[in-house]
Amino acid sequence: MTLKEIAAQAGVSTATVSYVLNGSARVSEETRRRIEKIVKDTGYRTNILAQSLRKNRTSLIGVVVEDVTVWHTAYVIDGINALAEEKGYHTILSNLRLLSKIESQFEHISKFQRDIDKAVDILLRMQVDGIIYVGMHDREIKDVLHDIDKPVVYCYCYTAGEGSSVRYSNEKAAYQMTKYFLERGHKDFAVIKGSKQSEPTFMRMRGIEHALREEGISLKEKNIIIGDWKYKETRVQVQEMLKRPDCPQAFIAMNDEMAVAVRDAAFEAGFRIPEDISLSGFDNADIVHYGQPKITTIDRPLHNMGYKSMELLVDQIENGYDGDVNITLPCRIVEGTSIKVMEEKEEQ
Amino acid sequence: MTLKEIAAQAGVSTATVSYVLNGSARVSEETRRRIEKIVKDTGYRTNILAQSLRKNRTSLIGVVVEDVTVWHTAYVIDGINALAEEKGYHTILSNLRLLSKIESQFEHISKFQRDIDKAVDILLRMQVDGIIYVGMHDREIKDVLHDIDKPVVYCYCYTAGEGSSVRYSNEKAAYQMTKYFLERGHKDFAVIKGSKQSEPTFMRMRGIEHALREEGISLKEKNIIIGDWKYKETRVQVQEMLKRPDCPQAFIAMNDEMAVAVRDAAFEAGFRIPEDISLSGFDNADIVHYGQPKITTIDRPLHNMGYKSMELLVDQIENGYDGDVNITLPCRIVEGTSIKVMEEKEEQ
DNA sequence: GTGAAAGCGCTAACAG
DNA sequence: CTGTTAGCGCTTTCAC
Repeated sequence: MTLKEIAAQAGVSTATVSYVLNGSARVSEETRRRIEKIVKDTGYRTNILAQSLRKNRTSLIGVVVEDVTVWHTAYVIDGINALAEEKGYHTILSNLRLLSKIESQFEHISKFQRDIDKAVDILLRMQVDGIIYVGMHDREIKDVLHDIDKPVVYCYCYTAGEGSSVRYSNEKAAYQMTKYFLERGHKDFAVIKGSKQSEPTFMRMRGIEHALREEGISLKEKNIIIGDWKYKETRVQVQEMLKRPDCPQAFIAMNDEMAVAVRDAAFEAGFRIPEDISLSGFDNADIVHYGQPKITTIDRPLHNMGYKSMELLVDQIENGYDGDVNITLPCRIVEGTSIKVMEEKEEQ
Repeated sequence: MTLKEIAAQAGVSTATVSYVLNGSARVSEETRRRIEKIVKDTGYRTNILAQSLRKNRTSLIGVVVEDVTVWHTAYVIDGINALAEEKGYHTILSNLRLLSKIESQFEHISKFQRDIDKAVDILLRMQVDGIIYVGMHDREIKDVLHDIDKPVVYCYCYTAGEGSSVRYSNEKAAYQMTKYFLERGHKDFAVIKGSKQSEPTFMRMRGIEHALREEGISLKEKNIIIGDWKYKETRVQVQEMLKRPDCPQAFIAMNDEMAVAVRDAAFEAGFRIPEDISLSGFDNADIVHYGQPKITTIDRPLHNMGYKSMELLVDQIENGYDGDVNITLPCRIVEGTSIKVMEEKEEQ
């Protein structure tokens, strides 16, 4: 069923049908009724392809994700969808599937960039109105998206060059968490870092050190463990640390998986949490919701990051480019019961 | 840059350009070269909208998901994408976001069906070649997709009426797991069920009972706990059960969250796993990978379900409808160290 | 109020 | 081998 056929059945021109469908011109009550009835009866559906071709506007947004199976991605997509629904946009998802690809072959950048180019090329051929690029790690991306004359927003990553972006602040979040410990009287810290090269590791470390410096506390080198984001590596090293007579008392882990490892190692060694050892995680992953005690952690604004990204993009599509906008959203501490309130604090 | 402009620059007709772009007709080596050079130099990109409009075929697949944030969804999407990439299709994602919607308002079916209809309507307007519907719970769906003259495949759910579907077998998986216990000499079972009305609960129970019946073992009513899929409910009830003198020894939990609850309750009560109590989970969720001992669980073929769904759909798109196909994929036991091998078994 | 007609960018007979 | 031409389904001036 096409608009033309509707017109024929109603005995009017295609223009008239188009007018009533879009309300783009005055049509007599009578003909409008007649046309609307036919539209309803026949179950006619506009061909958006034809419409978009003619209007040179698709209301389609290309969403390039580095990997859907990295769990934060789904929440970001959800946020994107939420605003898309409100604004009448639709998303076409391009999943680079980098997680499995990178594992199986080590040409990190080269093949990688090809995939991105190809994905973007196809989206552009589909005439998307704009593109959102969702990273799998929070990091700087050396302009992966080039020669695109459409609005682009980076989410869960950012670029040194051009392009708007939406992210959260690793540094601030870590600072916040460390403050949380300090306010409760903690002084003797251990930090479980992620992998050495990673940007989040670096930025979170900065936040921690910043907060400690403000209180005149310095972090001892031997109290820093590189857990590489993983359970096993962390557990083994923490076991060793707990044997030391000068073992620290407040553990800041840079993700929840490592925090759980600390908890397990502590129990194994006969320490109680939070009585003997205090502990925090990062990410608000599922795992912190099980086991005792609940680990205090950081919740990243995933949904909102997607939402804001889409907001930026839509604004640029509808109102034109007006300079890059870089948004950093705040994180939130999710309180568990893994951090003790020290008596000494009150006495000071 | 349009095909017409390319033609003008090359001094040929649009037809010729189209021929070289699609290889749809013989073109002299010389003009081909000339055209290809211009295409490359100008960075020309086909307008897929126009192309699809003309060909009446988009290579676009509509993927309707009940909720992206339900974690299995991402893996199913990943599987869909994998085949899509191979076959040259693209997916447009429609996220119903049912999880949050259902929680905030209780008009379960009514508003719900409206959302689906709207989502499908839009996909159809976009001229997708077919639709995959991805459920958030494995269950029967009372034909939510009607009046669609395009191929449809249900994934992670199925319909009593028409429509192809791809799922896994709850019953077989539970049977398999129970067999696994039996083969290791276990006889005294407890079952932690999911919520009462749920179909997976029902089917998994059938699988368990089937396996037990084969060995002439009957499950005592008082050894069945309704954990409602949740940690807390389960933990409390298991604590009670463990106090009984006739407390069972092999615990089959219908999901991993409840299995973790059993583990925690057991440790708390001074039982060792697997020495005193054996335990299995279901779903292969992240959480089973932490803590000790690793819980033996069931891995669902999520990626493959997406992949197969797409395979069915593409087949129907390219070769026409040839009856509904309903595929049930097998699950896989992921061995942890939570199930003891009983001595008695050897003696028998 | 309504219609005729041009055209969005592309493909595919059909001719030559 | 290459060009002419007629649309795919829709919107939108510009007339009347």
